[in-house]
Amino acid sequence: MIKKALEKVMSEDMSEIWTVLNNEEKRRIIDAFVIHNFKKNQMIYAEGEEPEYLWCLLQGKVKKFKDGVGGRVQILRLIRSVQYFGYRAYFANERYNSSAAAFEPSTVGTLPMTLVKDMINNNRKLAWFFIHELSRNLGGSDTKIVNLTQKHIRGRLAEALIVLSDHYGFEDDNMTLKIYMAREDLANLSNMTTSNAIRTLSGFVAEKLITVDGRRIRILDEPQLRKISKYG
Amino acid sequence: MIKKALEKVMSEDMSEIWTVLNNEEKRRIIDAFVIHNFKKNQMIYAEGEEPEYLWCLLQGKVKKFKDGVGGRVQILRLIRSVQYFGYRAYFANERYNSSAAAFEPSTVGTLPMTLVKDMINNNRKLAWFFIHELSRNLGGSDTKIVNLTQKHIRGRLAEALIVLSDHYGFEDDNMTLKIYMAREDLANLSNMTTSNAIRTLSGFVAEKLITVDGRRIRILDEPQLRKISKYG
DNA sequence: TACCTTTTATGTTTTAAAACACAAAGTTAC
DNA sequence: GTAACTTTGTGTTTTAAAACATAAAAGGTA
Repeated sequence: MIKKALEKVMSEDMSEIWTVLNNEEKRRIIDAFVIHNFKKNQMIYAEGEEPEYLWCLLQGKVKKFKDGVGGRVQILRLIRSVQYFGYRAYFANERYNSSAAAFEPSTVGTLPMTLVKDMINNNRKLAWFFIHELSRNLGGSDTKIVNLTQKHIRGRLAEALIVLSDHYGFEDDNMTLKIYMAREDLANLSNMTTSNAIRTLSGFVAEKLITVDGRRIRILDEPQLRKISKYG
Repeated sequence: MIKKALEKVMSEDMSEIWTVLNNEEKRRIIDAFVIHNFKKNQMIYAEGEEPEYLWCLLQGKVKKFKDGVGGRVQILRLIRSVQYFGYRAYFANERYNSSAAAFEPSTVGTLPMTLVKDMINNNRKLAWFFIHELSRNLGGSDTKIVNLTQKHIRGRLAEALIVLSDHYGFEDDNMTLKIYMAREDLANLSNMTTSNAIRTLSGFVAEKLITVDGRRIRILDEPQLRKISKYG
């Protein structure tokens, strides 16, 4: 298992990052890299905790979220394999500002942030990797602020569906979203109550923009969804 | 003017960053550093433009904002002297995702991002400076998402007043906010209409939490404002 | 299987905030 | 100094979304 996961780490998109390491550095990573498995809905870390690890999602899907006022939850970011997460707080010298949980059974690898820090110091490319990731995430976060505060319910939900399709993609039929999430999560992603997510989703079905079968969502009219996302 | 500004740059909080440069590097900075002056409400850069410079606010106050749906504006971040801004888009390889404008007459210095990039490559500490800044900003942005979407109007405005006092501080009386902004800006900062900002502000005056004299806002009961910000 | 819990669905009521409308102060321009 | 415009202030109406209330499915489990 560990070997397979590491192969994956060393081969896929992160290759560009870790390949610049010399053999001794690679050995340090392999020794420190620990695999964890999380069940569906299991917490990975919680807001307020001390950040110690760089997390790398190898398999499954993960949500980053923040508990807000009166039990309401906002999903901030979605993680897919293979993506890194959980490093921001360490770099900012803060405790975790949000929580992470597995959407579905997931395999995650960890590296101590102290090690990551050392490697950044010895590896310009790794520094640039994080500067780039943080910059992209910050842009996304700023855009999200405007989308969530200014768009109406239909626009927010349409946007969420588009984001889900862009991020996790489709099944082989090229229509069915690869993520199967509860209406509540869909609501938490698009800043509305669960009943409004359900209601608005039904509306989209009636308008033949999507079909719904339990948690299986099929996108029928993406251009129109994009329009609704853009103009309300 | 230029000399004075540079002295400021080299002496204050950024000293930690630029002091590690050798003489040749320092010369490159001094040669490339260009001073600009902006009038009240003048645009510094606009969303969609190509980012080319690192901006350094030397004097004045600057807002970063995003134009949203139907003419609504969201203020994303406030810049004070001496702070850097406008580098995220370049690092993310994107165009500007938000605009920047001067709140009041402001002096800004620029450095070409290509130069900044070179310097990061030769200077580990500078890389860490940006990793740290981006990480802190990202945390702030995520927190803002929850604050702006979940808090009620009173909570959002109270929060904005606290943020303004924390960020720009008070006049010598230790009560009067150092920033004098239009009600419309206050509204754009806290995601509400101008009339609601005015109305809610009047409410705070009636409750003796603040006094208002034109754009001069005096904080009388900060603990209570913090409570309102926290619990609605 | 039957029982219990969670999730999905839909109708109704309530409410927070936007939209609208207008008036009074303040500013700026001429 | 007066006119034109902008900003501030307040009352009223409208509306989008939350809250509430059930009920039907679906899923788990004893």
